[in-house]
Amino acid sequence: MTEASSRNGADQPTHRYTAELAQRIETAWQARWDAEGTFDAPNPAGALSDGFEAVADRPHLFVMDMFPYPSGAGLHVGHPLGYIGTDVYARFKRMCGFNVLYTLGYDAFGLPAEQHAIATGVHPRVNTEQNVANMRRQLHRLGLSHDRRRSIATTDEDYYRWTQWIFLQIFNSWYDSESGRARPISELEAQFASAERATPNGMPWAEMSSVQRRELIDQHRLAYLSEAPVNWCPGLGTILANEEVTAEGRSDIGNYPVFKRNMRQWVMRITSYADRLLDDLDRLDWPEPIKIMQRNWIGRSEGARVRFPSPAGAIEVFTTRPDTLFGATFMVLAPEHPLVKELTSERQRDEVQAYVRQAVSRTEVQRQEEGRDKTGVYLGTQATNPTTGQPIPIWVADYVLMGYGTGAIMAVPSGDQRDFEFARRFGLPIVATQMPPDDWFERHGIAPTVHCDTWPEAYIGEGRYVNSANESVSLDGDRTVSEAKAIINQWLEQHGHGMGTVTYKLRDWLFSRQRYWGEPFPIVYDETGLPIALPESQLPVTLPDLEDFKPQALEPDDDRTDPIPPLARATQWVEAELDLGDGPRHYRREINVMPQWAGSCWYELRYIDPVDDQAVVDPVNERYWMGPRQPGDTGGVDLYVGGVEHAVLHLLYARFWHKVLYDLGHVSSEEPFHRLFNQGYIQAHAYRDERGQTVEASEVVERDGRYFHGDSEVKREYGKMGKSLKNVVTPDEMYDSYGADTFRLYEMSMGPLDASRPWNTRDVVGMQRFLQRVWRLLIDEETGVTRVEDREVDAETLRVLHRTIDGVRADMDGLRFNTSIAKLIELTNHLMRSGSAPREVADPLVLMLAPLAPHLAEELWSRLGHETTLAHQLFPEADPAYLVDEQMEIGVSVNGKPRARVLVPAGADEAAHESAARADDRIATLLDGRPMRKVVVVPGRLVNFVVG
RNA sequence: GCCCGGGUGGCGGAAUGGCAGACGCGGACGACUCAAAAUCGUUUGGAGAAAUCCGUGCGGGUUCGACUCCCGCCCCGGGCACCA
Repeated sequence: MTEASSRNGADQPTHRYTAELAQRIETAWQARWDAEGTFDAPNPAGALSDGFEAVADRPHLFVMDMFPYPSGAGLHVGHPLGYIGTDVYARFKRMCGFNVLYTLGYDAFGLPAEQHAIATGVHPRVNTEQNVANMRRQLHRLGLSHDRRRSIATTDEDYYRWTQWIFLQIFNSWYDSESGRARPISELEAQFASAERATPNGMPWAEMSSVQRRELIDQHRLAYLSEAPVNWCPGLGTILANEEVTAEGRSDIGNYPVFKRNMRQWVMRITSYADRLLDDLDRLDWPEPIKIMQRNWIGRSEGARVRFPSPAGAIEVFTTRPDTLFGATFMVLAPEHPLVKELTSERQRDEVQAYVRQAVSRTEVQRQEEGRDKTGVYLGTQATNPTTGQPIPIWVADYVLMGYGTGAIMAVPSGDQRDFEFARRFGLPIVATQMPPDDWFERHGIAPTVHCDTWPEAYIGEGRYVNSANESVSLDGDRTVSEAKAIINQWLEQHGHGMGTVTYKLRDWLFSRQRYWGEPFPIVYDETGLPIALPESQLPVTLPDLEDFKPQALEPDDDRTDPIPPLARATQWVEAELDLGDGPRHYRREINVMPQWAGSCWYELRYIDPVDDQAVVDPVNERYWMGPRQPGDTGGVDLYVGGVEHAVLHLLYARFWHKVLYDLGHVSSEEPFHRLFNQGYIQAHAYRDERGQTVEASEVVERDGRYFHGDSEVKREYGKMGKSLKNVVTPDEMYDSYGADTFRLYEMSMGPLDASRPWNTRDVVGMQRFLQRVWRLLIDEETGVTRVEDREVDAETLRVLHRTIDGVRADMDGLRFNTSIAKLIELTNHLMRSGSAPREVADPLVLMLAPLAPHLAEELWSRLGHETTLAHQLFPEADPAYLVDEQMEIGVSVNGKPRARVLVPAGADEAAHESAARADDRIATLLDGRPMRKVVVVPGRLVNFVVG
């Protein structure tokens, strides 16, 4: 015992609700919940179905969090915000009679464990298991009501066996665009074999060699090998993410050169699902901003490919705005465009060559850094605008990138800001194709005109079409952009100048990593070098043990050799003798591993059936927990809570995998997560001294609005909680100083769950005081005796109680835990004024507190004489009789200014409202002698007199 | 530059278009204490002696009435970026 606590202990009442008592209560109840399996949710079928009959006719709910990466640093108080939120909700719903599936797993593959292993030589599994154990301990101490039988880690062999199994499902499928869904690859083979589907080069299936057949089929798989552009860093021996490459085109770590090159990689054909991923967003209960982000990421745009005749043949461009084609007054090629050389005139040769050389030597990042100053050079030749027949100059400029579209654009300066700036810079013509609305001109302070000389910028949007007609087509007049696109696309096709196309920003998903700590692919290669799927019976393909986990570093300038991933070192494992049905033969295993996303793409399914060794998930259990609730529903997890940083990648990848599994008939739900909720972040203040060094935030003191670390003044800033800012507060510190219930309550009371908020340890004590008041209300602090009275409750208290029940219920349902806490405090403060609690009020108070502060609530519930846990007690229901008052207090305003409050009987009519308002002395004085213009009466709310 | 959020007391925040500031922290005063801490009670947006006036980033608008709805701007946070 510390000095401080022993001193307090001596002076305080023996039975006060202190941190110490809270800890005793909390650990005792956690042990009991574990022993009794209080939060085990029965499945309808399989190993976890014990006790299902008892809940079979109840409603059910699947609540989950985005699972954590078990980092070595453990948790800080920012991490559990969402977990506490889901726990409160899960506990509340359980008390509303729901069978609730709620658990938490660990996303345990990934780079930090691997880097730790490289640095220390300790196997990543050892380190990962330690980290998982530590996080489990920290979270368990928080009292989360997880079904612990269902907690998985993505690194478990029993788990990644099924990750590999799903990979095989995807590998063994193709996307049938006729029916708009994935189908088994065998059905595609059958189509080729029966000649129902023609082979690309017309060669009959029967005459194709087995290698030719395999190559053809492999081109259609949803998981396929492809040359993909990557950032290759030979000095590190790995491929880097964009964010790991510096602006100078070198590696963040080690400062080695990085090369952009194509490399053979596993890729997933997510683009096949682009339209479904887009359309089904409309059927999901997700925050609108997240839907918008996904829509933007998928980036569907209807445009056209247009061919512009030129001296070197047709130049093909892609445009999203074919409706502005009449306004294309020049063309721009990327410096790398193959036709640049051919189209350059003799006179311009030197200038163009110099420009191209300079542009190509720059990284993409540098080209972007130049900001708004456009550069470019005229090639000296011209193409023809197919709509107007007019010659238009061809330029080369580095704002056009070879990697997008066709590497050439038609420039419509009146309708594209970059083209507009380029045209202004080089004095190129600008022709309007659409008339901006009047307010656009007004905003820019110019008179409406179709002549663009006065326009300060391009106009992008809807507008009456002008200058857009030739002998065979006219867009002129009022029509929407999409109508105009349809007309011009049809014209392009009819006249052989191009065709309408749909494009997406979304690209296929690069799925291989040159790492160690990830799922091995269930793939081997034979002498042809073509991939072969292992049969299900040979899963899991386990990771071989290694001593050294580093990828092999090469000469820093070697941009030709292929990467040598760590698994290449496991030569025994790589070179395998296997019987795949045609006798033992020699194969080479795939030495890449899957990305960290793989394990998180389907974990909701395994929560449902964590120990099933026959199937990824038993269809009966999947249908029960995730199946559509009504015809037309997508189905999916009822509530998925996590940070907004996963708005795009994780949520899109998981949706894609789920849809493949749906198409193949493995799940009944079309979407993994029906309702999504983004919790905010807990942020914290950090402090820097004069040298810009962060100092330990806990040692900083405030004096008169200034901050000091020791004697020196420090500057305060605000950011994410983390080691680098030295502002970490851990849950363990909170357990020690206040207990888990106070900590939970504080996090929930700080603000709405979806808002970010600053951590302030100083404020925590408020929630401890609240819990102390609840405790003191029911327990004598001196004797420890429970004091609850079987007496008549006064009418006012009943009204307060039932209003609280009504409000708290609604708040909990809407995840508004901050306001539900405020209501419970008000009820408690009301009861404290009379100094004691009648049983009729004590029981519901404790039950309402239970989701938020479950340990204290259980303890009080038990001391109130109840023998079983309150986890499944019914949440109190408000008696509507107490929700209506006999009298209503309404506001009285004069000219909109509140001037008085008066009482009117419940159900009073408008006239009664008005006369009650007029009867008030103050109001009468204010109205005296002034002409009445209008009287507004909102029954039960207010009366507003509008006077002259 | 574009997209998405958000600006309310000293601080975190509350408010179906209807009393702005619930609840908590902090502050002030008081009780208990030799004293302090802890706890409890009262009080606390600003100005003013008071009546009252002013107050939800700024400027307009709609409305009997705007923190809330509309238009324009400023600032902060997050994401994306010459994606045609």
